[in-house]
Amino acid sequence: MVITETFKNLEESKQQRILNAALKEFAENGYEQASTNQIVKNAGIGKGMLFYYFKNKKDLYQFLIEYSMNITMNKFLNLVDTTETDFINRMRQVSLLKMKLYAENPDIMNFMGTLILSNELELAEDLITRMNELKKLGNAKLYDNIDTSLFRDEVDVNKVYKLIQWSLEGYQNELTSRLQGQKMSAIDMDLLWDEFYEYLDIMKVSFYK
Amino acid sequence: MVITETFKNLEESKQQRILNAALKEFAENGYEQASTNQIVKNAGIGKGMLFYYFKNKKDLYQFLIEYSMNITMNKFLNLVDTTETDFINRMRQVSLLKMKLYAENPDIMNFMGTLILSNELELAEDLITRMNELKKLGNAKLYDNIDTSLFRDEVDVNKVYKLIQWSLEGYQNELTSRLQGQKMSAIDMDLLWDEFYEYLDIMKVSFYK
Amino acid sequence: MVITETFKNLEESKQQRILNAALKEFAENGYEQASTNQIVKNAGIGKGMLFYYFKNKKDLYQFLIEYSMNITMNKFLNLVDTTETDFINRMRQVSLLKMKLYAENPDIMNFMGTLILSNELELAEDLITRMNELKKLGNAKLYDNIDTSLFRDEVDVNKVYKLIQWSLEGYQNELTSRLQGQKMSAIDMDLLWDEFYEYLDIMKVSFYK
Amino acid sequence: MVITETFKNLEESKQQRILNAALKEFAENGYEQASTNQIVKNAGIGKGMLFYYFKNKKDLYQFLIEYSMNITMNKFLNLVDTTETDFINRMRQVSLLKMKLYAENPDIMNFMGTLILSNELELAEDLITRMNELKKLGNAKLYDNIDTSLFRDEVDVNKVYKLIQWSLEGYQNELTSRLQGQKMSAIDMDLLWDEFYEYLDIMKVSFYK
DNA sequence: AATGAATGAGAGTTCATTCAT
DNA sequence: AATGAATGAACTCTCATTCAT
Repeated sequence: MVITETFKNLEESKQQRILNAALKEFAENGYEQASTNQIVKNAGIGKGMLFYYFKNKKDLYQFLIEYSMNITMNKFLNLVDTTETDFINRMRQVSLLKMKLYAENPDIMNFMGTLILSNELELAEDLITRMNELKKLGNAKLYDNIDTSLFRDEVDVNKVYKLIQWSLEGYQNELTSRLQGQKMSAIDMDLLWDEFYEYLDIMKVSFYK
Repeated sequence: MVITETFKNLEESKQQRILNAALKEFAENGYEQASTNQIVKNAGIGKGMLFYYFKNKKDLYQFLIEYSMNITMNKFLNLVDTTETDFINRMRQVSLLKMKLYAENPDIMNFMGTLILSNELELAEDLITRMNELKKLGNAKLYDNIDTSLFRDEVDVNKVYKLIQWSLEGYQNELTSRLQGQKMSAIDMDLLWDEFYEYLDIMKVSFYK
Repeated sequence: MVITETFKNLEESKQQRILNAALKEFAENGYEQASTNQIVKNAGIGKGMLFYYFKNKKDLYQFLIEYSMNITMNKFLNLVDTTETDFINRMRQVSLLKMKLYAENPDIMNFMGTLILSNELELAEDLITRMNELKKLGNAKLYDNIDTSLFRDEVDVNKVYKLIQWSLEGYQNELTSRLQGQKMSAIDMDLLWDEFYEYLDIMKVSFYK
Repeated sequence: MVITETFKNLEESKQQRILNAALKEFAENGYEQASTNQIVKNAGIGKGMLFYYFKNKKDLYQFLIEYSMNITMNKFLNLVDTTETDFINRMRQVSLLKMKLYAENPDIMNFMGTLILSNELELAEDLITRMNELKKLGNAKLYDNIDTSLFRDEVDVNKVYKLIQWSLEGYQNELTSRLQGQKMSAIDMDLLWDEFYEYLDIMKVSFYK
């Protein structure tokens, strides 16, 4: 377990200050470039305490991963309404939740976004396991209780799921890099939604009967 | 021009040692965290020589980008046979070339793979231009002279292209992380090819008339 | 403000060790060639601490200037008795103070001596201002409240001041280079004082009525 | 002897190229900051040759000192007309020669000007001796065959010489720092000459009968 | 005689981590 | 529990000097 007893015993608000400072620093600069000095400064704690709570930078990082995964789970995945069996509606729902989460916890989302790249760091075995579990849960939330009868009969539904998943991830990445640096106000959200729905439509036409 | 005369005059094998050491270091650690110390050590050259050849770390990085782009172009893109108008055959071809390039120049491929992320570094204007050209050429090689009459009439072909592109990238990424750490010998290539072709088949069924 | 809080909070003796090591290094080698490595070694502190206290080499240098100026002011200029209106007596006084200061703080004096030359470095605006103020004060201490009626009527007193100032500086420089390397004990101070007074006498004869 | 046989055997023009490049570099940057790379580049010779001719940087520097002293002697001191016994005329003469020499060989003059400061470098014993000889010769040229009967009877003429020498040096230094950075065209030479003569006049009034 | 590639010590600076208080 | 001064290895980069050619 990465979580230290000492850190857990801190008052909630102090924990938050530290976590937010760390998430921000890691998200903005990546693991190696992130400065523990900046973190303690922004968190308003003494230099020594960070290493009293977390032992070292890597441990802190691992804790943040675990923490972010939990938040993601609780504030995102668990809120997905899996009674919605129609794929397109499920997707609209998921996208809305994602945007809401980002608006409320941009640090966490940004941090999660940078995670994929960090193969620099060998993560603890159990963290990888938990991450995979989370991914699995995510997939479940995305694809469980979907009315598969809508899909073409002759194809492997699991593979279609993959194709759709990859497509949506690709679209998301493209959006991110396309919008990077632009001011939020300058973005025509309606246009983006139209575009998104059009992609969904094409997939519907293609993968549905 | 980033290329230095002094470096070009080195014997081929020495150039290769240096480039490979640098590509590996950058690919594994990213620009900032890559250590020029490690590079010279792995390349087996004196500490000063790297900066005699390249002036500074950034210049070396830019050179590697240019170099990798040229290799990619010559050993990959230019070899794509665009007279093949059937999409599925084109994809089989491209995948074969990619795998061959990776087997021969894994450092270059890994390096190119990390490039997209490196918004840390403001690259020289002309490098960005060339990179975009390369991307355009890449797209051309992938999608030019494709017989679009095979696709369903009611959908936007460009969007279908995107979906297919994203799907293939997604599959590739998953393969990479799935195979990471495994010995080449332990991998059942036939199984992978079967899987790959199955995905292609599904896309054919879905996106073609 | 160049002064760092962290440095000021050190115990006096440690501050002194660092300052003296730095003053000596800069005085002996000039700004560029002075080695921060040597300074920390001679000061007996860890390599990182110098930059924890001073941020960078230039800041350290600027601090030393400010510090030396203050010492010079407090231990030298402010002690000059300007009620003495007779020029020759004023000069004897000043010379005595100078020698005392040099005996007590040779590093500071040597450092101050090298300052004039260091146009290599663009000093902070306010430091230049303060230096000029110091020069002005110095001149004031040397020449204010002098009974000018002693000088010849037909000459520009300000120019005579200059001539005397230059003469004394020249004598001082010659002394320094003449005595350089000699042990203090081997120097016949009485002879030097005689010589000095003789110069003063000549100037008196020449420039006074 | 610092002069190397190999260097002396070079054709005159090549020697000149090397010497000028070195003088300029040392004058502009001081001994330590001077770059041997710049010197060979500006001289248009290979990197190795500089050290073939001069063994090391210090030797080159010492040679330049010797060389500059010789030039100074031949193009300056030896041209002083010592039949002029009137001090003020001698000074005007010397000043004119100095300015002419500077106009023709600014590198040498600048180099000589920086020499005083370089106590960083322990010069070879014989060089110091020769430098002192040169100084002595300089003094001779300045003060020999002067009609001492013009000076006041009661003072030590040698000391008056010193006072005058220091005064003139002081004036020169002040001029240099006063004019530093100004364009030549922006300087009112007549004003400077007037000022100079006025100082000479004061000295005449003061030190002459 | 001549080149310039090669070396490696040393430069200033940063930073995760430790430890005395 | 808490601080931040202290450490020192590692960083990128420079440069006088050497040496194979």
